[in-house]
Amino acid sequence: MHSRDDILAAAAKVFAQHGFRGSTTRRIADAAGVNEITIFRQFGSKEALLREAMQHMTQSVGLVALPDVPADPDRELTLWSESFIQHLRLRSAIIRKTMGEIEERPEMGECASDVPVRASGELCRYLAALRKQGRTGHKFEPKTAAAMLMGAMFSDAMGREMMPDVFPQPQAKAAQMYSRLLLHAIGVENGSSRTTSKQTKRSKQLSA
Amino acid sequence: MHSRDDILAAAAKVFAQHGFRGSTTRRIADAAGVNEITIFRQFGSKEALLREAMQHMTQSVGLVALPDVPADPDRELTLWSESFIQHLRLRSAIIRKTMGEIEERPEMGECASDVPVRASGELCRYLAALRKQGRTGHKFEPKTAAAMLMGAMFSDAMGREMMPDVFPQPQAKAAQMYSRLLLHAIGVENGSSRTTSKQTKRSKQLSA
DNA sequence: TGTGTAAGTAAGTGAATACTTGCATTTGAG
DNA sequence: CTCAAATGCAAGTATTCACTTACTTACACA
Repeated sequence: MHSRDDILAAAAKVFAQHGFRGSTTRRIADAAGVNEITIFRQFGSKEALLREAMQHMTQSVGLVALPDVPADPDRELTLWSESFIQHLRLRSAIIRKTMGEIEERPEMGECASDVPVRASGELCRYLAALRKQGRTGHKFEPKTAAAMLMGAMFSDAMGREMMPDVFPQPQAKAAQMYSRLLLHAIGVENGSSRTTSKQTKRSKQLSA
Repeated sequence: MHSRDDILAAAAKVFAQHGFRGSTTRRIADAAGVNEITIFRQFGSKEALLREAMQHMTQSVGLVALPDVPADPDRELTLWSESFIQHLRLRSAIIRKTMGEIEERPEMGECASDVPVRASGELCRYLAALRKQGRTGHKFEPKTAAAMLMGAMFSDAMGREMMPDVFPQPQAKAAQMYSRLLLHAIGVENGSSRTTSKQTKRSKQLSA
């Protein structure tokens, strides 16, 4: 019937719309189709409920992996970036709320920072591997380059709706454009290591 | 004594710490050293006060200008980026709050988006001018490149405190590192064009 | 001195909100 | 079917908050 997970999902949804203070127990109960009291009996308090909802949500996140040994950087990085920016876009509301309340509720922020930290580590490793292969024309720091690409995608996901004119068009190509710009920045040539025929295979369209 | 501007400044400070919902009229009044009722007599309502505080704050923002004709891109872009990232860092708390409440209070977001929109326009123009000078080695879209640099700085300013390991060290060099990476991305060589004397011409400080 | 304006004090109103209590109802397992 | 656990319902408590009313004080200026 109305399981624990239904309430957690409803809490996450309400939180994404209204933030912590705006997530009244009444609203969450309504969204879950449950009596307000059930929330208190199951979770004890609003704070405990939202904390658990946050953890529940971040634990279910899986990221696309970057290959351990780069073969076709343009294709691989673009795919990875597309999946990452899509992840951010789907969660932009909840990320904004969490960031806005980080001073007052830091534990939620720590929980949410787990995904980008892991993604950054993965991207750094990939870029370092590219450099080790001798495929990069410039000296560069992987961490700086990774921060730049991820930062661009983060800002795009957070700000495009508010300031559409500032970001590249179309939205669906943005991750690719950022990725290619980054590859240029670190001096990686466009072609793949060997096979140019394979790279034309369409990257799957990730909807907005 | 306790002028209108004192109340506006206090309101902005409290808003930066607690957001809209957390900015109680009592807290603002205490921060301004003023009786709560004075706020209502002067501004009518909490909402009107905070709206006016927001406008008052964004109107006083001046940005460092980029030269109309690029001379020493590395130096000019670094200086501009440093001033921009500093601007973001000084306001990171208030920006986070505004973004977190944008769905519920869009008018404040519009007011706050004015600065980055202008900055983006300025940066686009500068990058386009570089390209027109024939100094860029790659094809690139100014808007994409501008979004990338600004996005990197935005994320750095918003996220470094929460995830220090993700961003390049030291913090004080970050703007320069991002700027140089971007110049590489668009294929601009490091050296200045010729004249190292002329380049100091137009770094006019508009105001803080 | 008289008057008007801005600020303060004190008290209170009505609405939300987190959370509780007591009791009735449903539901599922043995 | 039986019983116990889970859930629902009605009502209530204590607090917070935006905002109001009624009155007083301080000061500027004519």
